[in-house]
Amino acid sequence: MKNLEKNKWYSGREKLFVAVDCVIFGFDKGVLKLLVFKREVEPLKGGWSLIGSFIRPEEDADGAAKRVLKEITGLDHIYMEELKTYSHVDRDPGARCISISQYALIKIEEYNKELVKQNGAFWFAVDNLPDLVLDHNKMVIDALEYLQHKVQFFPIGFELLSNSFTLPQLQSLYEEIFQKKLDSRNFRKKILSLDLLEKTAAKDKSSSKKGAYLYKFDLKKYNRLQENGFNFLMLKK
Amino acid sequence: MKNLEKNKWYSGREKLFVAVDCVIFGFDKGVLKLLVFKREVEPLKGGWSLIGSFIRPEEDADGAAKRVLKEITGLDHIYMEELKTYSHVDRDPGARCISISQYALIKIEEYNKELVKQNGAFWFAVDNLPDLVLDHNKMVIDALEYLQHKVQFFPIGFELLSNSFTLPQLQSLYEEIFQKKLDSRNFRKKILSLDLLEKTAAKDKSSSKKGAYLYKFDLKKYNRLQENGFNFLMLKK
DNA sequence: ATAATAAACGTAAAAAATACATTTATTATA
DNA sequence: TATAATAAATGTATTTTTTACGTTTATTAT
Repeated sequence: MKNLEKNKWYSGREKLFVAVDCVIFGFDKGVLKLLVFKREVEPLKGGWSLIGSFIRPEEDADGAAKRVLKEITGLDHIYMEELKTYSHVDRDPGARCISISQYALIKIEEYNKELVKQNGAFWFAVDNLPDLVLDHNKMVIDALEYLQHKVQFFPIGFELLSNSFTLPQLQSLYEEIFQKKLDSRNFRKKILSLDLLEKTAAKDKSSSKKGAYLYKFDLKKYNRLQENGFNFLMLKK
Repeated sequence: MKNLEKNKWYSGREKLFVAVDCVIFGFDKGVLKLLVFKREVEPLKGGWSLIGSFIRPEEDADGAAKRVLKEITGLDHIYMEELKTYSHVDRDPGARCISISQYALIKIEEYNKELVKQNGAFWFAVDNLPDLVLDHNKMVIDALEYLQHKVQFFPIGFELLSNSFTLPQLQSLYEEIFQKKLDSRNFRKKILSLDLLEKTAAKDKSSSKKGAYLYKFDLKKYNRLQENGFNFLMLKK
């Protein structure tokens, strides 16, 4: 509290960068993927990297992340949450730089493929990621761990699926996140008992002759449940 | 990704501060308390404030928080976790300043009372806090919400108690955090079934004639449980 | 010896999680 | 047009966990 003058260091004579880095998840036909790109600036130019940016004067961390997401995917209104900061003194060999990681869940069929290409970005399966620059691999590991936890208590899995989806699709999403097979009878029972989903008359026949009914996430019901303090627990089996 | 030159702004010509602010919880005879102090620098000098500091060149966010905690309480090895960043452009009228909040759980009988006094710090009951400067009240609200969630899945409540504690004390801690009375029979059953506590032969007679047995948190057992993927769920009643 | 006080304890009922197998709707093809 | 193939949809019995609830016990002060 006392020696504030010591901190004059940060008053402009030295360089301190603050950035955001986005861990962008997508779910593509049963596979959890991550959007990464080829870094365009030194140091480590050409290395695989998360998508990030320095925070600009006129924006906060959230704003910076939204801007980056928009620039790279063309999407607004993405589900996004701050994860944590990475501030090791020498995490970046180029400069003292603190990074705030954010994870984002996007509906993979909605992003702008042209933009992604233009930006040199690619989707990699999460369990087949290349080495990333700096501490970005650690960011991904942390994000995955957090996602696994979060998804058990909050219905955010839907953010990775189209507006309507089948129960088998939803189940395969959880199986992918948890890296674990689930029993379809118990899964359906549990998920439907939460009274969050609305069954539609339409069927998706892309993966079976019989076709599977499409469901929609019912935000109103969800909000009602939240008010009463609600746990979105997942099954053990 | 492109217009990186726009970010030259942060290369030293303008001022950007990065700080940590600590939400320090203590548990004092059934009451959850927070350590706050009188701000010593402009702007808002004299206002009640969380305890914080700018991050110094040679330390990361975690290091800064540990340093602050040490300065103010005299304690090392405090349970501490980063919460989130507060980066609104005009959150601080004095300068552009991003703050990383950390919450800390301390054993309230262990802190250095002399130091705390010297630093102008005081303990307030969480439900009777004064208005704090900047967005510090929001930080406290966020920290409390997080604590409520966290404490249901991780055995961190112990960090707020002495090394040995009675079950009634532990129960009252959870009751205070959840703002909710719990049934002592169910509480004991649940907490003991987790096989995390070690009963000692000693009794604490400070609050009853009969006295209550003292227990200790068994870290080894806890670690064993963690490996097998374990949920520290709390009761509904 | 008695009263007062908080600690400790057990059990029955209800709810939730788990394990497990068959039927159904549809399309392709024989 | 009957049959085979395929994934979707469904039910139930068992086990585990959670919940509700009242009495006994150890100790101190009177």
